[in-house]
Amino acid sequence: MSLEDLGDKGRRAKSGRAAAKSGVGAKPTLKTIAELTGLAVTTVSHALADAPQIALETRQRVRKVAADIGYLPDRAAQRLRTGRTNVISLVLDPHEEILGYATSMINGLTEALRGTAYHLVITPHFSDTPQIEPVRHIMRNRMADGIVFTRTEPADERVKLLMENNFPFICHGRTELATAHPYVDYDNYSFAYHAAKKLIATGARKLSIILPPERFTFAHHLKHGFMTAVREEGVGFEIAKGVTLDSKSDDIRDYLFRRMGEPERPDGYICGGEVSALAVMASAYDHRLELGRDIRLVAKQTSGLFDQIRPRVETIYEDLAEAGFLMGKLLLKRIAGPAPIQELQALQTV
Amino acid sequence: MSLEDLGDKGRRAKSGRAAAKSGVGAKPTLKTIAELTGLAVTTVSHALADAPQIALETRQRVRKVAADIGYLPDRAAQRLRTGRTNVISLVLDPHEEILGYATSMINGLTEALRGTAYHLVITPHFSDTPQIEPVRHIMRNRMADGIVFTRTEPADERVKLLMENNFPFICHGRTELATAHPYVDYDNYSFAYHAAKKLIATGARKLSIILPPERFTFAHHLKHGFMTAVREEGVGFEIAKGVTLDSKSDDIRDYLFRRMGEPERPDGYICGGEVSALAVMASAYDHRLELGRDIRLVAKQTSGLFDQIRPRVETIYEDLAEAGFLMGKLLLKRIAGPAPIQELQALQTV
DNA sequence: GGGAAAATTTGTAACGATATAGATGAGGCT
DNA sequence: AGCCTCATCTATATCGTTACAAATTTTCCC
Repeated sequence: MSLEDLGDKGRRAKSGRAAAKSGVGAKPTLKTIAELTGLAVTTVSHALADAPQIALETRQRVRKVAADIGYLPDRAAQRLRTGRTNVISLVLDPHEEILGYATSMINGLTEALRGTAYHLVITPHFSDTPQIEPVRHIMRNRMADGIVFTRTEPADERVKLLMENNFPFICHGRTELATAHPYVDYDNYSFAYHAAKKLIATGARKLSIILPPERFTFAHHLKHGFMTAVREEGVGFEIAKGVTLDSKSDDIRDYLFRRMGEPERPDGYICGGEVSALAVMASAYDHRLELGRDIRLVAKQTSGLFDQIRPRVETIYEDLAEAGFLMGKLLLKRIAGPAPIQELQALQTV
Repeated sequence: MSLEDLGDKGRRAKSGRAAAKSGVGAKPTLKTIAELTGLAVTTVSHALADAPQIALETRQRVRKVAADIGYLPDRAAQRLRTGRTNVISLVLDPHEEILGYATSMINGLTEALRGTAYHLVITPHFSDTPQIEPVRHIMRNRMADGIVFTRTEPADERVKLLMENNFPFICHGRTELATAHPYVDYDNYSFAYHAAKKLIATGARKLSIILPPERFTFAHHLKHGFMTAVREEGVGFEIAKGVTLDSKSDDIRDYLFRRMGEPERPDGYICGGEVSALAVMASAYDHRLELGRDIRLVAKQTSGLFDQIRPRVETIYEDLAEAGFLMGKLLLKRIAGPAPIQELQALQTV
């Protein structure tokens, strides 16, 4: 078997020279330290865990030796023995092409995990399987100590499952479930509300908003904020039909181009994504409509992209890297032990 | 200890009903299958490995039972025993803000790993430590069976180290080292060459190119392709000074804005990144220079972004998702065993 | 039917860590 | 001295898997 061969090959992989002071040779284990210090493996283990029943002086000595030879506990062994994986799983739908969305979040997560024993594993969720599958799989086979996922739904099955089993997780977005759960969310209600107000303040008379697919909770938040603002101001409005923020950008543009050529076209657009905002601009351009006069636009900004877009566009910022960072921190707190649920929730303000 | 509690909690996690046919209860192991079939654990292990010395009928029976109860080998145990981690490590610099660069690559990698036993782990490389650190760490502590990294340098230390130790890896970009190594690269020479030719063909008289930091190999490739074209055509040229593709986008724009206000400004720009292309457009806009007349531009396109940009920009496509996919496939091939080096190299054409 | 060869199955040890329970020795008290 | 307590350290078993060597059963041939 080639697999087997490879394992052995990996194991005996060593260069010509023997172990130098940095221990280039065989990987140090507890046994190595035990031999070096004359202690038992068990003692070394306890000493490194800073167990109080080991003499302080011994603990220090062991720690010194461990540091000197560059000992690192074997994750596989720890995992096998304790059941802890030291892994955080980020469930990602590779289909989501949302520009840099994942990258920012990964960066934030990475930063939150920095200095801990935790690793970040990307678990793909392919759209041809139910959304809950990867989560169930991770939980059932204990592939991770905690799960991060995005695009939460009002009655999210993943949340239910994980809550039922008391499995640590955090999601980007809220549910409408009765029981509270950990989350990090952006205040999309306020985003849409303020975006609408801004458009109206600059003269828009009929607003339009492109929403995410209806199944996501934040679609409702956006809609609610939008509706509240237009009702308060008594202006005309519509909700983009047939396209969502998840539609292919060309489809969004085609829709917008069509709509902009019809009578009673909206003159103010709210875009929850950068690409859809560009699609608005492209459609306006193709109709020779002038931005800021014929068509107004407020976009959600999640990257530095819009700093380079001309004409300048009114934007409201959502910090996805911070969201990732918060998710990481809160998840770690949850994994460390039960915590008051409020301490595991965060709402990013506009 | 709470950690321990957590482990145990996870372990005995079971709902009210006992194990149904899907085996909701205790996680099935080889032992479970052994009891169910009346075979020894060793036999089951061999059977699942499809060892020829186990009777075919037995193998089939074992496989059936395993499938029925949803058995999955314990990764930690396998890893401990065999030394194989079933992990591919993608070393990422979270500092790189290059829009969606990582996401596309991750998507491709994920796709390549689909259906295999391999997981993708993101290993961050924080810019405050030497580039080689994460690689050394992964290798020394066998955190992965293979490494993927990007932004290769002409005399890349990581390549040297990994080659010396015969550790499976693949990098995005080539080196100038004497010994061949696995890589996936995009033909940036041709990109720059063709971009320059296009600009000249549409009337540009003085070209400019914004290069990546000089330490990366692909900076040389771009420069070489660029220089070849301008020399062939005998047009004026310059190389952007003081800024690189890694500069903050505002800095790039500031540079361009300044340069566009000076005498003998270039009238044709080659941009190796989407953001820098937008910066060119923004600068031109701010100077009221018209694109296609006063300023020409050819950009590298790595996402659907430019489909929504107006005025339309001439682009040349680089498929990063495919690059990720290729990297995954080639790395897997390398991990499976030694292979002719040419079979582990891929050059994406423009 | 006896015995060797082939086919099939099994026991044991080990990977590196840790939970549990137990061992050792020093010192205090009567 | 004898007994007990406390502080410190240690032996054993175990997590789930697989390499290796060995045991068992079946098959085949004379």
